[in-house]
Amino acid sequence: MQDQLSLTFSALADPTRRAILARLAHGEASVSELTEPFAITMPAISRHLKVLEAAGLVTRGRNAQYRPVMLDAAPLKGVASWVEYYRRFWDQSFDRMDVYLAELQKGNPDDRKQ
Amino acid sequence: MQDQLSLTFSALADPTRRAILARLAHGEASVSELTEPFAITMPAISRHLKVLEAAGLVTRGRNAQYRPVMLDAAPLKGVASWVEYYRRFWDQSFDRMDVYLAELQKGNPDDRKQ
DNA sequence: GCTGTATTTCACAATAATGTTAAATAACTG
DNA sequence: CAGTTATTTAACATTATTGTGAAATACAGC
Repeated sequence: MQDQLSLTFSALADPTRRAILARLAHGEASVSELTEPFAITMPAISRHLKVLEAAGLVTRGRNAQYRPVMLDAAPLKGVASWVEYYRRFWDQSFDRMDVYLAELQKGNPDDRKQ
Repeated sequence: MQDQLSLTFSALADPTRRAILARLAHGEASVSELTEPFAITMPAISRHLKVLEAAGLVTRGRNAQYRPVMLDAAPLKGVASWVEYYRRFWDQSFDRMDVYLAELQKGNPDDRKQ
């Protein structure tokens, strides 16, 4: 595991970590708050956070004895563009392929970004 | 690792497996053909294929002594819709948030599918 | 049936991932 | 500074992952 994309996919491969990200979508949280919904101990969550941080998916702050965790979705751009390449393979109707390409051509610039 | 999404992300976390998928985007291939570009042995590739198959990302056929491998991108729908939820967090311009939501509201139905 | 080609399974080794409990560190609070 | 709260690190156990070489299986063709 070395490249950014592998690091990202690997971090996302765990349901606990995805749940943490989902929680952080509602705003930053402390480690205790993130631990609360799960049946595992705080050190385990702490290590999940380390994995997420290494993947660049969260950043940490400091607020007194708290270490607030915030979402950083930037690495997901890479995932989105990786998966976008394969969209044509699950759009079952080949007739829509040209529509899709046209969409991509003139559409929302964000779709192509990165 | 149990749920489909974890299975999919986990399968995608390896660069060799992603390279295999990229190769299969050009059409089905035999195990030998898939092994050729890599510095690892065929048994190793065979196991990567097993991982991809368990994730539903490839299907296998039989053609004489060959076991052709084909791409099945269906599980990537789940990845696309999972990541789509987080798009708003990497679209740096908050001004575009309403545009994005409007897009989602009226836009291509495929964007919301699954 | 024997031989060659393609692929998988076996037995094994090395390393990574995930969780636990106990101890250490950081910072607030009186 | 002593005590309390929040979090991380250490030491360890368990299980997964990934790779190897050797043997087994599947099929084709003579």
